[in-house]
Amino acid sequence: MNYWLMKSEPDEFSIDDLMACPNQTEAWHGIRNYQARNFMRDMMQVGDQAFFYHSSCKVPGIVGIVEVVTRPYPDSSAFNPNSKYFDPKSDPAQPRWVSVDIRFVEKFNDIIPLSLIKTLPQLADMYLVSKGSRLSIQPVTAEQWHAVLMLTR
DNA sequence: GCCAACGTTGGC
DNA sequence: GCCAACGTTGGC
Repeated sequence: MNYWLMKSEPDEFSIDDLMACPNQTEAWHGIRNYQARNFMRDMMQVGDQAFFYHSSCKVPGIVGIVEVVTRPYPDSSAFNPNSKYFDPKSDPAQPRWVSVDIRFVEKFNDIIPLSLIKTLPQLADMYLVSKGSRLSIQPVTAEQWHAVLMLTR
């Protein structure tokens, strides 16, 4: 059982969009970074939990919790020329990119802003606040997970 | 919109 | 394998 942080631009796919999905579950498409893919492909397990993070928006921050509900499987959007995630170099016989399905667990009453996280000593080691951090899927330690949850309770 | 920090590509 | 050029991410 691992903890993660997964970024999404709310203009593209917000936690409210996830809540509105059938079974409040959706495929996590479009990971096109090898390090993020490797985390997903090699480390993610059914039952893992992740913070849902809104990026590239007015108030970036953690907005809730989701759960991984499938094993990794080939990301079909890589084979779809009409998808913005199309990758002509991904061979269907040997898929380069993977997806998992995630299910909504909880939406926090208030967003936990990145600006707040940056001020907290107990979260100073989060990958999210490390210099040059760009990964859209990041591991979170149990200590960090619980420290964040403390802010919501 | 700016730009720092990364990641990827491709010539050599 | 090096590295310059280019592309992307994402906070501000």
